[in-house]
Amino acid sequence: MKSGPEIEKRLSTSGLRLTPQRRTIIRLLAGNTDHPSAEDIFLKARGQFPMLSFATVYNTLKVLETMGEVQALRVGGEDRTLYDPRTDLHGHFYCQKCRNVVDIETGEYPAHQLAGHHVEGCQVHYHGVCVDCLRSLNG
Amino acid sequence: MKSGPEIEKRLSTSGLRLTPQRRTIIRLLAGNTDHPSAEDIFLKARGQFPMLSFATVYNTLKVLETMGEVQALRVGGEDRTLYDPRTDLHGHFYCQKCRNVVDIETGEYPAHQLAGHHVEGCQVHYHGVCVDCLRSLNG
DNA sequence: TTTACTGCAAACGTTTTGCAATTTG
DNA sequence: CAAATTGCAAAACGTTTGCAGTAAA
Repeated sequence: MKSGPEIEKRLSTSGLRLTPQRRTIIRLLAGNTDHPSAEDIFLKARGQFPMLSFATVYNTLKVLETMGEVQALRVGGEDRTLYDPRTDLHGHFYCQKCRNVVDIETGEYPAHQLAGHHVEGCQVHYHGVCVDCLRSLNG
Repeated sequence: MKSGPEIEKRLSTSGLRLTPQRRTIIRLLAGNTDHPSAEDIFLKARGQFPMLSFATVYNTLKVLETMGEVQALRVGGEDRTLYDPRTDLHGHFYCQKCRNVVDIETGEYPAHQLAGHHVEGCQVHYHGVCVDCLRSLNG
């Protein structure tokens, strides 16, 4: 994800509007390394915006996703979408115990045979128990 | 996924019960290479079982998933879970046009750094436009 | 002054749940 | 016979939509 100001500029250039709500959400995401859900974002942003609605959060996230500034993620058995502001090639590890997601460095796409399909992207999702949860399990 | 009869045997061994509904769903899945949704399974199974309920389908799928005989899949932006009876190492390609999922042969896990996490599995999801849709696009 | 965006509330589609009746082992 | 499973209907959940009012450019 680009910096907040950069994204804000691109919004205007595209004929979209830079509202205070969007500015808040963008700055919340930019430079963040976690993988918040729409609700996480809603709750944080509402701190500065008591009137904020879910519709606005989803709207803004869809705009950012379309711009390629954010990647929607569906990991593990989680029933909600998480949003990743990191847009370069990497994978994700989902901890089945604490339900956190951490970034994983991966190499190039690991496919051997793509049978002529036109590939536009790839997501690699590991799951298991994260190092922190392992530690607390073993005392 | 093992053969129908094998799974049926394992059910009984685990103290679970082999009902006609489950038998139908298991035989529908075993030896299948597609990636049906719960509704797909429900509709097919209802052919032999007019009284079948969604609850039973979800119940059976959860049992099979716990047994490791079926893998739940959340691909693309799809809002529903697909079920894959193939349990060996492979990836998936999701076509954004026809919304089909096809198996992809992959090599070993492509992670370079797993930072001490205990990995229990991995899913690799490609997306793009499948070879069939490409053909129909280009005439 | 145009039109994109907001908040609200209701709607949506998938999955889960509670429960009485039924069936399996 | 005990306990697991069924079908049903209602509920839950995250997300989307329609709309009248508001605000960005």
